Amino acid sequence: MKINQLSKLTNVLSKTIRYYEDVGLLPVPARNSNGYREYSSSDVDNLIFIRRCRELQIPLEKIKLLIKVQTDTTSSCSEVDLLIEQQLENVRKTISELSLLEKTLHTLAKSCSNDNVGDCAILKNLKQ
Amino acid sequence: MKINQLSKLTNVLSKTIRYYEDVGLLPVPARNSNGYREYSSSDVDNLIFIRRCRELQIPLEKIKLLIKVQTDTTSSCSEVDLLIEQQLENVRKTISELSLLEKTLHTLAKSCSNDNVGDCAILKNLKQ
DNA sequence: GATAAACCTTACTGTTGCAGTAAGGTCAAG
DNA sequence: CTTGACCTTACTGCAACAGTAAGGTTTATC
Repeated sequence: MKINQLSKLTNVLSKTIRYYEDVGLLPVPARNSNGYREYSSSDVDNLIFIRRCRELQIPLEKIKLLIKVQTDTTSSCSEVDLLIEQQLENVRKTISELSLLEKTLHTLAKSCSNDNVGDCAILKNLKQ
Repeated sequence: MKINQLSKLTNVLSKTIRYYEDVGLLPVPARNSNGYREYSSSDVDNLIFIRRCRELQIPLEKIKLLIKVQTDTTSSCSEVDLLIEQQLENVRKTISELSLLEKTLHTLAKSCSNDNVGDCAILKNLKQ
């Protein structure tokens, strides 16, 4: 199939597919006589896997690792485990940082009831 | 004062101070005879204001707006209000998205108890 | 007076994961 | 025969800096 059909099947833009090829995330596809990329059903599987990982905000370099692990039969499941665990930690850390931020912003937003910038409590608070 | 002292007083790297100047966030400073930037106490105030805003993850372009509003006496406090409110909304939205992500990752992390990659439930789940 | 260290300068590249745009080749339908 | 939908490569832009190169200045030390 051609790139546009792969794109529709996987819900990944053609542009992004080419980018994934560039950075070595997708195998270099065959080309047919006119130079167009020719994909197979295994590419569909690969791309869906990558998309699922991206939905979990796993960075491309780590996805590369996950793909590599699958072809290497000697590698253990604990590598995958660890990677997901780290990603979970990242997300949790970000959430807790953003929660603090939310509190600060909420307090800030409530602080102002004026009309003129000169007395704006928000601006005053931002100056510490 | 020179850039390094400003940096220490505000806890903003010299490099970042020059960058802020480049993008028009900080006024172009005077230069002394050897070409070094010469800063005053008002620059300290400006930079602290900017740093506070950045801690709240307010993007540089919006900080520019906040600075502009303060010099313009005709502008009203509601502009500041709105901007902070929007930022609060952004943060809340991000938090809720990440919370969903966290759930998915947590479920995923618990799903695997194997030892070999071939049977790894995490990888299977990632393939949908 | 030489030299080293701690500073200052500009300018260019790299980061992440794409999106936008230009400039062109190919192919099927009307 | 032309129009439109597709395909190609290659380059630039985004946000907010960090890293590095290559050099000038100042201050302290030997």
